[in-house]
Amino acid sequence: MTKETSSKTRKPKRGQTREALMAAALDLVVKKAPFSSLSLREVTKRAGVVPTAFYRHFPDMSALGLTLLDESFRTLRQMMRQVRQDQVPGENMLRGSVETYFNYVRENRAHFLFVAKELFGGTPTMRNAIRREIRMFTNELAMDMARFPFLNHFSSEDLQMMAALVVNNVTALTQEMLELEENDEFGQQQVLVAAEKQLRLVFLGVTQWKSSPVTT
Amino acid sequence: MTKETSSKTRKPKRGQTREALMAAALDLVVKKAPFSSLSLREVTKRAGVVPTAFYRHFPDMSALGLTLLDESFRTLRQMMRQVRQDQVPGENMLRGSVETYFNYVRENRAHFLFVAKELFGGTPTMRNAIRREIRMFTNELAMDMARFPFLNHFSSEDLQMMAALVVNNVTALTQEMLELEENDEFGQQQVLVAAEKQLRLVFLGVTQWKSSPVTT
DNA sequence: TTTTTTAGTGAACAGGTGTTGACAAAAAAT
DNA sequence: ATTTTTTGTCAACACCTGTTCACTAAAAAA
Repeated sequence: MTKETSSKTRKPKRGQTREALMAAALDLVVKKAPFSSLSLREVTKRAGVVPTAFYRHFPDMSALGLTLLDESFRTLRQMMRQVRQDQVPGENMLRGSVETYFNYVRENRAHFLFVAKELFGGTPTMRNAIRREIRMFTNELAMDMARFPFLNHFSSEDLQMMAALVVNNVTALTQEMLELEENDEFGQQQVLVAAEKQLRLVFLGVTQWKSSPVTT
Repeated sequence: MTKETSSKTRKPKRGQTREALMAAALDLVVKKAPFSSLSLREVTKRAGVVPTAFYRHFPDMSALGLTLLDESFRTLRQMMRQVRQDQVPGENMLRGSVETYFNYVRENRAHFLFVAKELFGGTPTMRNAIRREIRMFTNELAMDMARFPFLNHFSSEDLQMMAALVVNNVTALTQEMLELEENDEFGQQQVLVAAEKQLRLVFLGVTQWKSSPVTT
């Protein structure tokens, strides 16, 4: 054979470059800057490839961003589904859900940080994608609530409002948790306890709620 | 008359350049990108001065950012103070406060957008400054609440938790409002109504709340 | 008035940016 | 074994970035 398999290994990389790019971007978001201010060259450098290799996998940075967003939400949705079906509507249902959720946040810190930063800092396209996803969660929660006997007499608007209230708070608490150092177990525990209390208070409010007739 | 205000004006600018720079940056944040991805040259261009003029007023971009942040919170604090002293603790106190607050948000859209984007997208310095400010609001609210007869039997921790709940939601609703078009009066009205309902529900919860003995 | 301080300009730098095009090795298809 | 497709490299481009320096008009101080 005329040519030997060159030993200097100029291009032995496999199809894993795409994932390397995504991992590099996520990494930079976590420890450096919001996604919108990452440069293509920066990402490729960290991924260990030459800048032009980027175009073999994504047309531009914003495409990478959307892919990352998709990845983040796919795993999140799958967790939510599991939380919901593991649920035995018992006494400490709330505590269990809260714990499961926040454990998941801790285990997927990078993805949550990415989403949190893009929620306001990102491009309109990205912001809309995220908001749509959150709205979906709110709707699902409202439907779940409607299945409980002591809740199903509420109008769907009221249920929607209550679900939004819960989601708003969980979102805020998630952001609070993300601001803590990764190893600050005490702080994280505190957030968890606060979350449980706040949600319990909300549900107390729900039990007292009386839908008011149409107001302007 | 020595000289009339020359019309060719090579350098007749007054001390208003500093403000022009701040206004330019704020403007760019509103209609283009998060502050962290603005360039110094971009800002000076919009302000109508040459890049190097920037250094006559700020050492770098991050200093401009902090000044902008300061400005945002100064006016916000002043409004909060006014809301609190205008308050006659009556029936529709809640509604009044909510309306005043959201009107203020509408009138200071740019500043709120700036803060919202920096809350997660900004540098650590900026994020900390914002969080400190929010924590301060929460504390003040907790103290205000402590003055009400039907609330002053709660532990300060419980009050803090309740105040945090309120602040979390108002923050989330503010962000929701900021996502709407500036002229979407209907949408804004909807957010306002939702805000009022959610807060009313929270206060219902508060009236039912019983501080649980120390749990782990 | 004269002097000093403030606040603008313009040219130039070293370096980072996205994107192109031509090329070649490896992997897959034939 | 041969061809084709995929996936990497390298060189080059035109542009934008932050920052420096020397220069000067205007405003303030003397």
